[in-house]
Amino acid sequence: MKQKTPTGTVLYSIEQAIKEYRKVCQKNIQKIVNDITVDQCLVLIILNDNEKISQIEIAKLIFKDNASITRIIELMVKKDYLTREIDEFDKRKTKLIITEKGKKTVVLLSPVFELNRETALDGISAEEIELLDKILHKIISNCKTS
Amino acid sequence: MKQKTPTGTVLYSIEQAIKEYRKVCQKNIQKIVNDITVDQCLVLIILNDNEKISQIEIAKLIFKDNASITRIIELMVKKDYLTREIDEFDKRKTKLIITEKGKKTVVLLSPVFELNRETALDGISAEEIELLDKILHKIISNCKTS
DNA sequence: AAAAATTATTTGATATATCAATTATTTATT
DNA sequence: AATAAATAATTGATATATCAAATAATTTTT
Repeated sequence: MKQKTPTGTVLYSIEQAIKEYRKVCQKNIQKIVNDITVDQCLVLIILNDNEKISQIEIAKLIFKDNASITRIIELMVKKDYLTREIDEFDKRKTKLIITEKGKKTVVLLSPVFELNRETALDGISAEEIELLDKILHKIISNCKTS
Repeated sequence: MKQKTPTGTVLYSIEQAIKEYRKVCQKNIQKIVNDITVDQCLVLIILNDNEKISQIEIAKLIFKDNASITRIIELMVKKDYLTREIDEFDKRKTKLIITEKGKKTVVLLSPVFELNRETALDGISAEEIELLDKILHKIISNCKTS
């Protein structure tokens, strides 16, 4: 039976799913490295794959605000995962450089992300995942164009 | 082609979907009432349906931490949406009471939640929604039992 | 009944989210 | 070239997320 309250709708299943997934991620990450968050780790992995990426591009990739990225990176610099330099070709931009500690962390944590995904998607078929993705993108586009 | 980076996976579609949905919600709410957030509004609607609910139960319903609920309610009391009393039968609990302003707000905003859902789920069939919900709950249970 | 365990809420600390405004730089327009 | 518009990043303010610890009240155990 359909509930009238917002909480009973599929949109809250989406909310719940992502929250539970984030908990699993954080838990698995902290087994290996204990001073890093899921988001910081994501930034690290993205930077590792693409050294020249700007903060704004990182923000878009992980669906975050520029302001959030600034602060996430600030903390990562403090914790010696990254250093920052001004981009010489466009002085508005910053060049983000992974430190040795950062590089080691990527190596340690990349497999954890693999594990997280496998944990979350266990027993769900490739077709189901594809369908899930398709419906979610429909929702995303509905919201964006509203 | 499947990406190896975490960002390319369906789990990030989930994240993106819920973020876009929340933006739509906030936007539609603020057209009508401009000093309330999505979460505060949810608490209001839940309380309106069930006067005797405790903070912990509210927290569970909307997948939030108890600490978050305490602070959300604090702000709602400050803004005169709620008042708080100690529960006489169990003095650990608080009794939350919707004010007149709160009641008016529920009346104003309940239809907005309906609209938000319709906006997000537009063009998605009942079968697809059911399937979406089923897969999401599989993910939720995978994460919970991991 | 006293001690121990459980429960509901709060508080502190830190991280992230969101919006608006600001700064610095670059690009486009006139 | 000077002005205006656009872009990248930062900062401030406020809300929420999360964990751990603390309070206070209630239940269970002994």
